[in-house]
Amino acid sequence: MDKVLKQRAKATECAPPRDAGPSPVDYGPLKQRLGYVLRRAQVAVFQDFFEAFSEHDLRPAQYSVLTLIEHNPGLPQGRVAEALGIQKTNFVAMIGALKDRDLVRREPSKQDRRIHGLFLTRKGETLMVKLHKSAQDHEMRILKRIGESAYHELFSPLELVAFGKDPG
Amino acid sequence: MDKVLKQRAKATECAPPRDAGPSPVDYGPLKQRLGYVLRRAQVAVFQDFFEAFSEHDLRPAQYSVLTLIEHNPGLPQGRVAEALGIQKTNFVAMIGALKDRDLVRREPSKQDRRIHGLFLTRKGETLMVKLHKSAQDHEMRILKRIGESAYHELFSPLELVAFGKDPG
DNA sequence: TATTGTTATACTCTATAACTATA
DNA sequence: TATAGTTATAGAGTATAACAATA
Repeated sequence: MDKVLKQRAKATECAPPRDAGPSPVDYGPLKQRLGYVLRRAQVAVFQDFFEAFSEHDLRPAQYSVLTLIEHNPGLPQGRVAEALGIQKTNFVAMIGALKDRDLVRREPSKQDRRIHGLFLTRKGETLMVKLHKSAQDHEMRILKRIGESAYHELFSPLELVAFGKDPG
Repeated sequence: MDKVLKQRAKATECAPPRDAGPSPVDYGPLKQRLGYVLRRAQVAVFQDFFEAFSEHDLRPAQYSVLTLIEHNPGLPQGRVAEALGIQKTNFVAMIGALKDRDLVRREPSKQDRRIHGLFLTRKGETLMVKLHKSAQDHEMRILKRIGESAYHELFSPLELVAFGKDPG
């Protein structure tokens, strides 16, 4: 970090030779690959999210699970997993962890005892208020970082890529 | 899959009750979370990429490594890793795999024998032609899926998110 | 026989600490 | 002492097969 500053200073001293620092890397066609730029962008956003949510000891996927249950109380476990693109087999441990923390409750259906509906506990509902606040703060940081117009331009085409349809 | 078609047919039969299939899931604020939509979009794009590159037995990250080496022959291992956002410690095995397949060559610098420059082998260079073609076909599939305008709208704001600066 | 949820398992990705060889 | 690269390891994330309980 300090090294960059030193190099800048040096370049200012010996003005003419525009050789400031190591030669930049040529990304070739990489930045024309949607998958690559998408991946790097996702990692950058998750990094901020992750730091913001470390105080709650929650990962992005856990926030998405809790949010879906909050808005669809009683939805069968399998349908929650499916809606989030998580395989049911990997979803078992996720729900287990949230249940162990007393954030989520599982209730077997009386009509079909194979089905286990998911609900937030009181503690879970209370926590969601804080989580949504943290999430909104996080969104605003990203917005400030890239500018309002860039931020708002992203959602519509991204949903098209992700879900194959417009925002709806 | 067939189930959806059956439900559609049934809904068409008993026209009035607009109850076609299970009630849709409410995503709540999730689709207003840039990280969530970004993640789902990235997964969707990688899925197509992954299928397209399975014929070459290459993963997305490996394609990015080969492309960077192709455009920066001799670049030290650590700088390749850094440019791609990969930790040097995890990069060792990646390069090892590509070297074992005779796609990449490592050449110790004569000025500083700690540094190992990376180069494509002949075989690697030959392969890149096919890889770039597969990658371009993949891009065109995504473009067709979401439309030209949505596709082109994405790059500039995504680069801002990912790298903190405009396309440049 | 099909569906919901489960266990076991394996492979990839990512992160940290400690090491080597060079400088 | 600092840097480039390495090893070992542990934790997530993701994928498949096989199973129990229920319908």
